[in-house]
Amino acid sequence: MSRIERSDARANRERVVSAARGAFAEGGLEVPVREVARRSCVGVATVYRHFPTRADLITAVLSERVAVCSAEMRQALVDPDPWRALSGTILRFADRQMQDRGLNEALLGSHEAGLAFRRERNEHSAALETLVGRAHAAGVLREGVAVEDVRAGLLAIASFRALPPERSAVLIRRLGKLLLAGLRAPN
Amino acid sequence: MSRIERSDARANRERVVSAARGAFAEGGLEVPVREVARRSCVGVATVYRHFPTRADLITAVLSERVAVCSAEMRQALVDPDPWRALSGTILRFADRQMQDRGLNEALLGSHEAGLAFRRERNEHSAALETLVGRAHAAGVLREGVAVEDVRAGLLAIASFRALPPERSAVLIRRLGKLLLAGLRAPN
DNA sequence: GACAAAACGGAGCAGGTGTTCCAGATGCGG
DNA sequence: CCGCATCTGGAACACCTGCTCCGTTTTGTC
Repeated sequence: MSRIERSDARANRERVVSAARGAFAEGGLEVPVREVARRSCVGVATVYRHFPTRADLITAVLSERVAVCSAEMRQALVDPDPWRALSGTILRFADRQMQDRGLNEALLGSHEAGLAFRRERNEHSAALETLVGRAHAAGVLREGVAVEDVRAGLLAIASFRALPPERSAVLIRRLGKLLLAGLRAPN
Repeated sequence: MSRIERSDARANRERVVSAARGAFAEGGLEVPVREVARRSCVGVATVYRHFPTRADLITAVLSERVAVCSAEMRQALVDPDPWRALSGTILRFADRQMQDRGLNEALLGSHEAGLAFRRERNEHSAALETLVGRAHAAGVLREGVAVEDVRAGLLAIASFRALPPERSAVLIRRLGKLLLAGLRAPN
């Protein structure tokens, strides 16, 4: 096995990752590999050399961001204020959706590319249950609200599609706050 | 120009429309024309003879359903109970999404196939504004709620995608009720 | 500079889409 | 039952996708 990595290979690999990050953020996970190659000023074969399959490329691009999400989730778990922990999680989710069309898709499991993040998804799911449980215990959640409601809300945000990207941002933020209002106990 | 319509042509046209209706309802507006032809037990050329373009087929299939939606909207406008009018509209929207993946896509304008229904969409939009205005006047809406919030909620429902079709139905219904809870005035 | 290993670019393959072409089947008026 | 306009089925075209092959270029070493 080769031990060295040629400098041009390394440079190209980074260019591909960088271009793919931008492409997936703007256009979602459906952006063609050719388009990523074009943005990187690189041939398709170069992309495939570094990432044997399209899914590998997506995984590579999203892994660090997913790690950040997991970290934020862990931080929410130790927040002493149950409502702030849950609402913050939802609002962060909405903000992420505005910045990066691909990330939540992978996180929530609506996209098969998220299979590589099975562990993180399970972690996320478990954390959400804990957050809802705590919020209920603190009495800040409307009666009858279940984890499935929160999950449905997050899924709605993640699969939200609107026509112009700017208008979309406004609607997503409104949607997030509307969901929060629906979750909170009337008092 | 020909005046007569051959009986087989008419029969096939109806079979195509019927098959397309089912296909779009189950799989959304992205179902390939070939698949519709297969379901109709008909060649692709037959589909294209009756509907010169894919968009024409979609329009033909959805037009009657869109008309029904418009009728329901007009009925909501004369409902004496403002909250029932608005909440009913939203819940109907959610139910439609469970039954027919394609319909709301066209109605809300998230899909280009809805361009043919520009008039109905405008009508729908205007009616929504009226409904929200009346609900506000009656004091049944939470302060700060705007038409954009309702629109965001409907768009979320329309673009909602979950993996298994059964699980999806549960989540959509929950989402609808959650949104309603977020809209209603706390009292 | 020479040279081999490593990496590259782009043509090309397999499979999918929307749409068109045309030889042949089909319904209908005589 | 005949003739023919109409209609049909499936092959074919153009274009898109993920992915691979291979002749050519680049890099690091001596």
